[in-house]
Amino acid sequence: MPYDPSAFPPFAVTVDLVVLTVRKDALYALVVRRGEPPYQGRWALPGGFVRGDEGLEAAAARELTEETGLRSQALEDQDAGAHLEQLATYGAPQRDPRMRVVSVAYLVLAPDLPSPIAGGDARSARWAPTDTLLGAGDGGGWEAEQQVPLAFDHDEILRDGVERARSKIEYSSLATAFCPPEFTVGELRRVYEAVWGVALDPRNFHRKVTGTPGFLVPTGGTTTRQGGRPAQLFRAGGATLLNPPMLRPEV
Amino acid sequence: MPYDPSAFPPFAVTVDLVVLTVRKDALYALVVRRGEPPYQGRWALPGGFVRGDEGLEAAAARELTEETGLRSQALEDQDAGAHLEQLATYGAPQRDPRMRVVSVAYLVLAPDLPSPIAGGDARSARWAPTDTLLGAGDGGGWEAEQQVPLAFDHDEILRDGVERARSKIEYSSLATAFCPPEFTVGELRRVYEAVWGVALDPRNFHRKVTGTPGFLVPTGGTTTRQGGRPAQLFRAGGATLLNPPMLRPEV
DNA sequence: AAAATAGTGTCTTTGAGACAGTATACT
DNA sequence: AGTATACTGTCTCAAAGACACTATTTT
Repeated sequence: MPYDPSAFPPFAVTVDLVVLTVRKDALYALVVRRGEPPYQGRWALPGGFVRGDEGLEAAAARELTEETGLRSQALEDQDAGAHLEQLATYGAPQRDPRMRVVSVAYLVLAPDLPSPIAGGDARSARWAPTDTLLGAGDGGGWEAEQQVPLAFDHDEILRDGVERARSKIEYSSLATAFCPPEFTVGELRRVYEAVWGVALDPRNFHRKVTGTPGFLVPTGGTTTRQGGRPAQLFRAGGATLLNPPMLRPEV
Repeated sequence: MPYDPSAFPPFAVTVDLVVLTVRKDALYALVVRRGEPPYQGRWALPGGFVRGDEGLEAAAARELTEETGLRSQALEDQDAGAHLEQLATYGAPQRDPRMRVVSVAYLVLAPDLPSPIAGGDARSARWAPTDTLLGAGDGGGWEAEQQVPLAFDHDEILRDGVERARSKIEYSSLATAFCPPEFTVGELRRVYEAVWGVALDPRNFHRKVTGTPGFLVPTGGTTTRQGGRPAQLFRAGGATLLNPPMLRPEV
C-alpha cells in the first residue's frame, strides 16, 4: 500500500474540551449552548476548529482561554492555571451530519472560579453538574431530569473525561488542580469525595495524604474558612505520581 | 465564535500502530521500512490513511490485518485476536513535511507469532526490541546502537505506547494479551518481567496471580514446555480490572 | 545425582480502615 | 455549653516481600 499524499480524503479537525471543576461538593462541567444547527439550542462541550498552523494542544489552550479566560499551565509549569491533557479522539463517520469531523478531546481540571465564565458569553455558557448532564439522576433516563442529551457524541466524551478524572486522582496528585493555590486537607478531601461520589473518613484521609511524600507542602498559614478549629494551609508538592496511591473505596 | 463549516482547514488523518509482543524475554515492536520520501529507508510504525467512510478504530484494525494478518478482538469479544486500544493523537503542524497530518495512534498487544509477519512484505517489516528502537541501549544515544531514530515523531509515539503497556498491565489483566490462549503462570510472569524490565519473585508472583479473582482460569491441562515440573495451564479469566492490582516494584 | 521449574507455607512489615479521643475555633 | 472542624493515636486485618521447603520433571 503506497503512501500517496495526493489521494487522501479531507477531514476537519476540531478540539473539544471537557472542563471540570468542583463546586458545592459536586463535579461540574462547562457547557455552551449551540446557536446554529445541527443540534441548535442544545448544550455542547466547548470547542472549535484547529487552525492550519496550530498544534492540537495549542488549539485546546486557545479555546479554553476564549471560553473561560483560564490559562492552561504548560506540563512543566507549576502553579497558576488549569491542568490540561489530551483525553481521546472521536471520529465516527457520521458524528457530525455535515461533514467528516475528527475531534481531539482535551480534559481540563480547574479550581472553582469566582466569576463563572470570564470572557465568554454568559447567556450561552454555564457550569452544570456532570450527574445531571449525564442523566444519572434517575435510572439513567433523560426524561426524569427534563434534560436533553448533549449535542453530537459529547455525552460519550464527557463520560470518558469524568472517568479519566476519577481514575487519575487515584495515583497522581491531580486532585490539587481542583483546589486554589493554597488549600486545607479538608478541602482536598471534599474534592475527592465530590469526584468519586463517596464519603471518606476524614481522619484516615488526613493521615494518608500528609504522609504521602511530595504530595503536600505546608505553607505555614492557617485558615478558618470552613469553621471549626483552624486548619493548616498547604500547596501542591512536586510529586506528580503518588506512592502509595489514594485508593478509591468500594472497588 | 460562530461555527463555520465552510471555513475549515483540510487535514489528512492517519492511524499509526504500536504493535507490541513479547519474545525472547524482551518487548518487541513491529516496524516497517519506508519506501518513499520523506524518511525514505527509515523504519517507521505501520499505519495509513483513514478512509472517508471509515471509523478510526476500524481503520486501525484494517491496517493491523493488512500488515500482520492479525485480527483485533472487539472490546467485548474474548479469546482470539490481539488487544487494540486508542493510544493518543499526534498533530504537530510540521510532523509531516508534505502536509498537515493528524495521526491517531493505536496500541496493539499481541502474542508472539510463529510466523513473524503474515500477509506483509517480509523484507520491509520486522519485529525489533523496543529498547533498541528507542536507543536505550547506552546513554540514550543512537550512535552506540548504529541505529537511526524512527521516521516522523514515531519515537515519541512508540515511547508513549510502551509506557501505556507498562502501566496497564499493573491494574488490568492485559498481560494475558501477550500470551497464547493457554499459558502457564511462569509464562505470564516472564511477560511481566519483559515488559517491566525487572525480575519478580516466582513464588510470590504465583501466589498473587492465582489469588486474584477472575484473573486466571485453570484449563485442567499441564505442560512441560518450559522444562522442570509440569505446570498447570490457564486461560484469561473474565476480569479486566485486577483487584488487588499487580504492583510494579521499585517505584 | 544435579539442575530446572512449579507450587506451598511462614514470617515480617506496611498500609488501609475503623474508631476513640483531644484541640481549637464559631454560635 | 454545644457543635463543627482539625488532628493524633491505637487497634485489626489484608496484602506485599523475603525466603525455607517440597514436588516433579529433564539431563
